[in-house]
Amino acid sequence: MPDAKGFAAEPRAPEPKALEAKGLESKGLAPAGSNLLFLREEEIRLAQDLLFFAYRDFTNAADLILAELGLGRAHHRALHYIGRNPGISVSELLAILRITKQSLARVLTALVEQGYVAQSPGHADRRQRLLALTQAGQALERRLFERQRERLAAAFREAGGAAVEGFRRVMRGIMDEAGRGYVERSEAAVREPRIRPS
Amino acid sequence: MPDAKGFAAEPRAPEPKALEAKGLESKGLAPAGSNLLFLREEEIRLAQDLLFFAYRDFTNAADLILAELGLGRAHHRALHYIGRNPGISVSELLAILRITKQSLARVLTALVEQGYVAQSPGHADRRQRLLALTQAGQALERRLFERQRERLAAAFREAGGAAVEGFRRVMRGIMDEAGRGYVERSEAAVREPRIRPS
DNA sequence: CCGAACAAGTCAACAAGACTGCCCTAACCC
DNA sequence: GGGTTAGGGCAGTCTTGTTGACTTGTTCGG
Repeated sequence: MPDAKGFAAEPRAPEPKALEAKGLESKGLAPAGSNLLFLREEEIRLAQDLLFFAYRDFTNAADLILAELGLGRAHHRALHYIGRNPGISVSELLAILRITKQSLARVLTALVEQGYVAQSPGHADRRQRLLALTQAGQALERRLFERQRERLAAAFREAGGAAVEGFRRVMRGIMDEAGRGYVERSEAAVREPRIRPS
Repeated sequence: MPDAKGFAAEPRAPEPKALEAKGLESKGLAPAGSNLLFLREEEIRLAQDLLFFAYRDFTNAADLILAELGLGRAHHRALHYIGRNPGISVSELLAILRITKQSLARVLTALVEQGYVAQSPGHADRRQRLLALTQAGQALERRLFERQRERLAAAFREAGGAAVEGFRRVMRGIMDEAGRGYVERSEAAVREPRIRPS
């Protein structure tokens, strides 16, 4: 097996892959001035790389624990959003995750069987099965959370508060309307931490 | 099918899911002062949401075109990194994508058969098959790129240059060493655009 | 109060994309 | 010449997504 360690190790310096700017001249280096604010192609392509690497390594962080328990990322996502929205209905969860009923059912069945998630009939509408984490579910979700927290906290610390605010603004802009609405409710809590509990 | 439009529509306002802060008091609201810089738990959880939604919607942007051609996201990733590193070897590409040989082989075989990627034996080491996009491959990659560009450019425009710089700093911090090294070479080009081509 | 609409669960079947383990060929290099 | 490396290939598995059709309760409007 190729050792897989070193794609970034070698600076790829002396012979940088022909370095061709052939074909697509459209990157264009801008009409002379207009440095900042101008969205050059390379800036966008870099962002593609950033999203790919950051998301991959971020999700990887919890995989060890999940693998031990025979669970997958889909289970983690469900745990996360149930934990964040205790008492959420199945269809609300489906709308957040944007997967089909069957995809969720498989995951949810496993989580309920293993005692991580509890279902209770809805108060107003008894057709609903409201979902919440059990004690075990909260404990597991916390273990998983801690792994990802380490990564994010380190990145936030290095980057500084202003950068984090910029990160949030850009990420909000990338996602579509629905997600933006969901996330805005959480963002309010972060921005104005004066709503302390009792 | 549940209409899937509205998970963000209802403000979930009047009865916010029992709102339990039970069990895990560790979110702790901080020792009185220390507002900025302090990494509160909610800040991290919000970032989890941002990563999930932004990455999902970002990748979705190109799916329509891919589906028409019977290709998947794995093909897109390969096209992207071959386009960005013309003449890359198979093992270098494997190290970037961090998938197994077989996973890449399936995707690569399809791309070569359909005329999007060309292979040529390595100059120094003839065991290598150096990869590059054909004309058709460049055209397809560009179509896919444009879709994602729209999203990212809009987000960057709304957020402003400073936010974009913060976004990059945070994303770089989230990914691990290997990816950081790879990305740094691209970042140099973005930050100092004075290396204009001839 | 009845029938349509809805929430949720279920079955069967399928596809993409990742994985493992093993083996092969050709080329490189000591 | 022999061990290592680059790449390819085969066989089988797993997770997570998909579709479509059907059932069982429950709600709600006419």
